[in-house]
Amino acid sequence: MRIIWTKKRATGREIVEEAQLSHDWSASTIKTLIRRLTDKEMIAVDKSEKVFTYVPVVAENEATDYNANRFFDSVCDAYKGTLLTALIKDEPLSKTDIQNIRAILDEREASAPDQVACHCLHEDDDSCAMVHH
Amino acid sequence: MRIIWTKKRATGREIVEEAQLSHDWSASTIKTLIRRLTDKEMIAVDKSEKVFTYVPVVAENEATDYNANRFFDSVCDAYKGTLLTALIKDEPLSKTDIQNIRAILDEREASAPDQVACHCLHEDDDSCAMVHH
DNA sequence: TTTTACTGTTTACAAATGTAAACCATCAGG
DNA sequence: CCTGATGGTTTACATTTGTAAACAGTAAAA
Repeated sequence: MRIIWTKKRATGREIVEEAQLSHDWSASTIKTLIRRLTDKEMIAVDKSEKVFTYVPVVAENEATDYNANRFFDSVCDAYKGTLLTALIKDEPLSKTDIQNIRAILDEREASAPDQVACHCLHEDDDSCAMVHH
Repeated sequence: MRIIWTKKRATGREIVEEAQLSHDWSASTIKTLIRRLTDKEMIAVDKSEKVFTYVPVVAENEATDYNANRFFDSVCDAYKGTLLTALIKDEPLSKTDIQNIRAILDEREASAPDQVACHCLHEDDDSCAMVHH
């Protein structure tokens, strides 16, 4: 949805055109989305020109980090490793990324546990299906 | 929400009790949630006993993988590496996870690009804020 | 057996979201 | 000056979500 402008700044028309390249939405629909995002103060409107431009209020990386953390909070601790392994396998990475990640792994290895405990429930339940390493 | 039973199978009362440990919800609210999940066929009801038990229809790992992929699809390619690096840094990992990840990194390194291109827009826009390595 | 707990089902209602038509202002053409 | 395109604002309506009270069936307690 909002990914399109989180990138930079764009006029209404630019947003509509770009959005329609990937979604089968009417212009009205997109305008509504823009309005709701401004209402929610996720984007701001620059009305200094006759044709308005919209700029992001929250930076993409901040929003992304936030959502990523919220998502991981919803995942069973015991499964996070497996999940991250799969992501590392499939998502695009640059050489630098790989280097950085390796450095972190090296740092963490010493203190890493053999098994990560699941904390899904309150009365810690060892029979969690996710603890299968 | 549904994390609680994705774990295994539980009776209504168990779900309500467990849910109330982490959320300030009334029993009614939780029952509604259960109903909506069954409507949506994410959990199934075993009515063979007088007290029903609820079992997951979709496995937690499948749902989690699915959501993780959907989330990553919404992230700028050029930022995925940074994001994964941060996650690797903060999320719990076992020694085995670390080993596995390292193995994958080794495999990928040769073919990894120096820079990952952003594909947020259609007319590829090089000025994407996320391309900052 | 009458009452009381439990447990599950219905109904309720506001807010958010998905989707879009209708409307209004204004500037460029005719 | 009237007209139409273009961009922005209002209104609209169905569905989903958040939150929960009210109700009904039944088994246990009194």
